[in-house]
Amino acid sequence: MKGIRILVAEDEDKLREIVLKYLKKEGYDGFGAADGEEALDLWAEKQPDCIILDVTMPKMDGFEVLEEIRETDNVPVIMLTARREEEDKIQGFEVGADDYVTKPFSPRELMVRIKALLKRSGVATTENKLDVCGMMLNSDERQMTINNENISLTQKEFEILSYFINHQKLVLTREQILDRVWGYDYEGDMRVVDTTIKRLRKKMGEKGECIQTVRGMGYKFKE
Amino acid sequence: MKGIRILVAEDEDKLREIVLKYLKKEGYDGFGAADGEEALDLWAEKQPDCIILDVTMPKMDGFEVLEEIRETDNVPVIMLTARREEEDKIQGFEVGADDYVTKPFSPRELMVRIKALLKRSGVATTENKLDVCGMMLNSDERQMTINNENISLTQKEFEILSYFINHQKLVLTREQILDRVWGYDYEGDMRVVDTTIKRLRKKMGEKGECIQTVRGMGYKFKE
DNA sequence: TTGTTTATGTCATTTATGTGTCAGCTTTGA
DNA sequence: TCAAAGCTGACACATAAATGACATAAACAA
Repeated sequence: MKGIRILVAEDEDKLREIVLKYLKKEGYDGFGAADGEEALDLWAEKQPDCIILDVTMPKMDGFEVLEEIRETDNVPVIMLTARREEEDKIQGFEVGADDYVTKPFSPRELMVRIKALLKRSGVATTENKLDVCGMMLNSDERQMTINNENISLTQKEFEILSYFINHQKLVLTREQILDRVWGYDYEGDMRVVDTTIKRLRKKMGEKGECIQTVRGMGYKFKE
Repeated sequence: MKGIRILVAEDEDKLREIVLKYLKKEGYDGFGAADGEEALDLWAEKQPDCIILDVTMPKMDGFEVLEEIRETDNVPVIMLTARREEEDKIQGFEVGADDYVTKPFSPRELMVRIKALLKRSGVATTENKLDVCGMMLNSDERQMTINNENISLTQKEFEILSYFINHQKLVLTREQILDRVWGYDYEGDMRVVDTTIKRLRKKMGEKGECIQTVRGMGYKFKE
């Protein structure tokens, strides 16, 4: 699954890192630029899905950057301004900013704005419905539906199933599943995967057979 | 359901588009005019439920437009003025504006004002009665009715329940609920959500089961 | 004001449940 | 037939959520 890429152009290292940390935590693929020129370079290179743009930056300020971007790209942009400078706000909207956040802001507020903006701009956060072999996985509702029956899933079950469905027919090793669902820093027993899959299969009833064991390798999902 | 029609008369294209975009997102049926005359034409043609009117516009300024409208129509009007010009404000209210927003403004702020004005003017913002699973939520009275019994709700309880009912089946995280009901600048403990839901469930009696806990995620509402 | 009620937030405790571990059992394939 | 790999049920534990009790804050009345 390709992540949502977000460019953070902000010259204060501290602040930029905080924002990036939060983005990561929210599951976005964030990267930072320390000045206007770097921001433009990264924009061109990575084609982000959203840009957080500080107004005051070395080399090029936020408005200049935005102006140049807007010549060819309609990517959603949130501008950051240091004080409640009314004029900045006007200028920002004129140049084509989509939203405005005044410093100081709470990271959470920024995350909310980002989420709202992405939604508004039609950037899909993730596929939220998957329909496979008479089974539906709905991530908004965190449940699967088999034969019109809703079956609720726990976190791990949901994530494993979702991983399988997004990589159908591929053999996934326990290690891959562990990394993906439990995270790279998981220290425990690899057999959790077995156990979780056992429980998942049980919940899936006869559809549990879609999760096939590949002896010596791992598992694969197939109708 | 017939949408609420809102006319946006604003000569700056960019700003007008932003406002329209926000309106659409909020579920309104918005349309724009780029100058005073066009505004009058559209007003006559569409008979909007609310008008956003910029003061400075080509051909006819906002005051002239409003004056003409007010001869026959009492539609709620919000005026936009570029700077904090008190005189504008006075003149605007004299001519019959209902509210005033000074540029620059955040689209969000404008939306809040619109909602407030519509409410004040008796234009239904949304359905004010919701009927779900034998339960009725009445937003005018801030109460719910279960089995012909009226149960009054507190502010927070009401807002949470209303949020749930408007997003049935979706899993809502504590964070989402917090942002929506308490505002994203709320700094307190996230566990308020738990407590408020506890109280709400209690009031709902056996219908309290409609609010389901999704462990590790949040809550969802479902019959 | 002052007192009273109500709403809301905080916190420590209890309760529930998801998850991890493990030992024994079953299946698989050479 | 016999390892090796996978499955399973049982149990323990950590974590998340529910709850009750208390502390403020806001609303209201006298």
